[in-house]
Amino acid sequence: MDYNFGDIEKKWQQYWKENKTFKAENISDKPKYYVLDMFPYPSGAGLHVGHPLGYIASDIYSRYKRHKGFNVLHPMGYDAYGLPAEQYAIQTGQHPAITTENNITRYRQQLDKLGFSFDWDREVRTCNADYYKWTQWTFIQLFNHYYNNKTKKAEHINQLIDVFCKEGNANIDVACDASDIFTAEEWNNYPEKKQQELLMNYRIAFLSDTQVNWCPKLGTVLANDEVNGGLSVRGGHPVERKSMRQWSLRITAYAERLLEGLDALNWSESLKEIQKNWIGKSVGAEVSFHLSPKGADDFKVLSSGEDLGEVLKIFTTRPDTIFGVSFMVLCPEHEVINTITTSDKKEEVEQYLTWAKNRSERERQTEVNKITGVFTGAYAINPLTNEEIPIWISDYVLAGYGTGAIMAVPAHDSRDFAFAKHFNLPIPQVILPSDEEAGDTSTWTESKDSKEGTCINSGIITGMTVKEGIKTVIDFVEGKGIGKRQINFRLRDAIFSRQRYWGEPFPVYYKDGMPYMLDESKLPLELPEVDKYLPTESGEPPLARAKNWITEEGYPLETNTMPGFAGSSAYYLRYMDAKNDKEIFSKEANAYWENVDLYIGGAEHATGHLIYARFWNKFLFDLGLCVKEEPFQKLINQGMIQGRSSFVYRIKGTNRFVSYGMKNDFDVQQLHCDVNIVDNDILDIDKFRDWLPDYKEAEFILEDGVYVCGTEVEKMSKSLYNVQNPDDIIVRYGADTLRLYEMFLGPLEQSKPWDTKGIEGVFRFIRKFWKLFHDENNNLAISEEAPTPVELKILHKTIKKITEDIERFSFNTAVSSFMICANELSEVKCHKRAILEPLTVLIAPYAPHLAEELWANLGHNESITTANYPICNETYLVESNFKYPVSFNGKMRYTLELPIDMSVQEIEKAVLASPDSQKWLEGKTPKKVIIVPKKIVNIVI
RNA sequence: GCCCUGGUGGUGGAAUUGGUAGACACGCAGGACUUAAAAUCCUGUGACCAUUGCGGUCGUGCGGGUUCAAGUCCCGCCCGGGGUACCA
Repeated sequence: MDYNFGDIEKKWQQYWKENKTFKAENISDKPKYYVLDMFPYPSGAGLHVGHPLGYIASDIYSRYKRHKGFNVLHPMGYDAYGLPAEQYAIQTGQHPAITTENNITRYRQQLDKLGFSFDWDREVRTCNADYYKWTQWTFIQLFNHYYNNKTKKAEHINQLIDVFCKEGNANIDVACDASDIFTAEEWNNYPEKKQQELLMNYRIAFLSDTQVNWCPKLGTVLANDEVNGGLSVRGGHPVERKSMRQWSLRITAYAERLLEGLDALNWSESLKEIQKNWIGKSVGAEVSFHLSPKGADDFKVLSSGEDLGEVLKIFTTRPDTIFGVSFMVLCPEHEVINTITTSDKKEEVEQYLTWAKNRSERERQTEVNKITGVFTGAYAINPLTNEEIPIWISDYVLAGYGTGAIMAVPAHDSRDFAFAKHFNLPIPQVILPSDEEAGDTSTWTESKDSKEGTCINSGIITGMTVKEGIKTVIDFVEGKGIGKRQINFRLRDAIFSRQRYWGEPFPVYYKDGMPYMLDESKLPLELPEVDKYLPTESGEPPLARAKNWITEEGYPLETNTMPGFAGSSAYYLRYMDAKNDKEIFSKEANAYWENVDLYIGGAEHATGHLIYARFWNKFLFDLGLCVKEEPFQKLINQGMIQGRSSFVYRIKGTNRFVSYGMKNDFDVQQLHCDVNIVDNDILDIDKFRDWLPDYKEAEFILEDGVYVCGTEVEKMSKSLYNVQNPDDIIVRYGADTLRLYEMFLGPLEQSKPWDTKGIEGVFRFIRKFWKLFHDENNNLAISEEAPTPVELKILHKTIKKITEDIERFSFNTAVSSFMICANELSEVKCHKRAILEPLTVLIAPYAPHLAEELWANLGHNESITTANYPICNETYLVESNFKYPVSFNGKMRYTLELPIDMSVQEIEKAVLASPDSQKWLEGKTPKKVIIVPKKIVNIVI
């Protein structure tokens, strides 16, 4: 073999390892550049060809930046806690630490074979105590801080306690759960337990009874981003709502900053959009509706004169539609229901509540069209019309958002409309779009969600625009003290407890039922051994099985563990100073590396990791620990590499398989077939017979002497037999070819099916490149001759193009440009050092092993990594002529080569004088001649 | 439903600011070398018409528009991919 990639790649991987070629120093005169790949979870299946796509891109960019004189931080590590290892432990009894270790070893081998330039000295693993010590430490800080809305940052809880001691909580503006007002005197007289309970309403990490997503199958609680459509994202198991005492993080305190911060980030619009929607800011008003005595035979609240429940608060984004309110709706969980329901409706309401409660979350979400509800018998008074409106209950109103109660405006809200239609409630129109006339709403088939228009039938705001109406109504209710401007977010606080074994233990113990933090000196609190990885018989999490799971003083330790995002929310900061055992990272290291300049990973983390990490970073920023408020300045989402499945067609009830082209002539069953025994859609019949015992005796009906398989693009997955793993490709073509090919497939951000069809072309190119340095007998043959202008032009044109392409992350076109360059140099038979040496540096980020080998062969003793990136000299690119495309009425007809410095007048003369033009003009005089120098000529006839 | 994306040859894709559509690669066809094959090299390859040569017509999901000029900009649709879903 002319180009022996096997030996070459092994040799240089060894060299990089021994020489720590890619070690990044924390002290440097060079400018820094931080390139990060999203934290991988080391799964048992190892890497498939889809995983390295982003790693290759980030590696190319890292190597490029090193050539450009940057001190590059390019680390790698493992998000090692996770469900699969624990599920495996439950099934087999093998400790998840062993499974994880094995998986990591396999991952590392695969990564090494790809020739990545990681600084492995900085590797972190979330399950290592020296790493999770700092996860626990951060949790303690989260517990010890609250969020001050006035200063817009996290502050130490002691500052809040000071305020409570001096003036109580009447005048504070802080992020908290609803809590009663108390005076300084009351506070000072509360017993410690009561004080701790109250403080829990303010801490950023807090314990509370919340409605959680409980997944019985996984035996744990899940965060909102881990649930989709009522099913767990991992495993697809049903999830139900349940009230449980859990740790949460008050991420909602940061909602506004998480939203605002997006603007300055260099992320794709779609990703920002996903985060914006997830945060879900709504601006509107909270308005109080008084209850009416109407219909209340034994109306408790009013008859007893109690204050409680006398008003119902609603949240609306459209206060201008308040004159169109014809009823109110409460969520089934609303606390006032018992109080207001009239005796004649009691039974009906209770029936409904029982039904709603037993309805699964999945049913509720999938049966959106099913309209259900019940009338309470009670009425409220519209504060602007003084009309009495019925109060209903329905589960289309959610307990977790706003106040759990709405004013229904059926004419202008689709859900209210459907509800009103179903229960035959009035539908008054109050907004009129500018080009319409008021209609009879009883003939409407859907609501008009008029976001613009004029208010009609609307008392004091009749005739106003929507915008004016909103402002006027808010001012009115604020003036009367029955409402206020209000902003709501869809974002929920992040539930932080998991009833699992394989996660970070909380640094928490309980005294008198109240949680306390361990002293920092006691960290890390190491994960204990357990006899089984299952919950206890009484339903407690696995850690409750651990012996002596108590503090030195004998207090019980927390038995929940932290969720996956705990360990991955600050790993990028830890890389800056991964071995520091005194602090999470040093101020100096953080001041130098600041934040991630380029982050590459999948878009599936948009509502999980990427929000949590931003929140976590902002918190550490508030504490003055890190210098940048945002963790990831630029982010690229690499597209997914899908699998391309192969199919065989078995004639039903037989063991005969019919080729793709004839399958319609038989009654066949389509079966997945391992893509690794199919080449160019042609099945290797012998391998197929050996593949599964069932197929040992298989017979085939061929077309043109071969068995052709059908194909389909699907997710790459073991169960679909379409997984391509990088190791096989590397054995066959080498890592450099794989690297180039993955880039050549298409734009980084685009999803595409994996198909090895084109890999031969890339392999040919690499060998062609190699041959530029060698003669027919594979001996090194470098000429020291001076390059010709043609050769210089090829080189500098390529330098320019490759540099432009890499700067805009267009790796696929860069590979094409290398191919063009190699083709052109082969054509002129160029073997000159002056051309090939810069070219080797240029290709080094893409095909590093090849480049190192050629670089050494060119006589260099140091790694090519230290070489400067070549710079384009434009003087070699100057042309004397330009070949003008000449168009007639916009249609290109012929080209004409003219001197580049020719004036517009001269060009026109030359073009019109050309015989080709005479032919197209057919004797007519052109109406107009458009000439864009060095671009185009267009003649309008 | 709403939001974000994308739609270009047989295939992956290129065209960066409105200026020669289809670079580069695969595949396919033909040829050279070879006893043969592999490898390598050369030629052709959007469709249709014409073919003796010159050529011509159409063509970037569909229908309109702006412009000397539109894959690119504007308006209205269709289809695929992703996100989200009673968020008031």
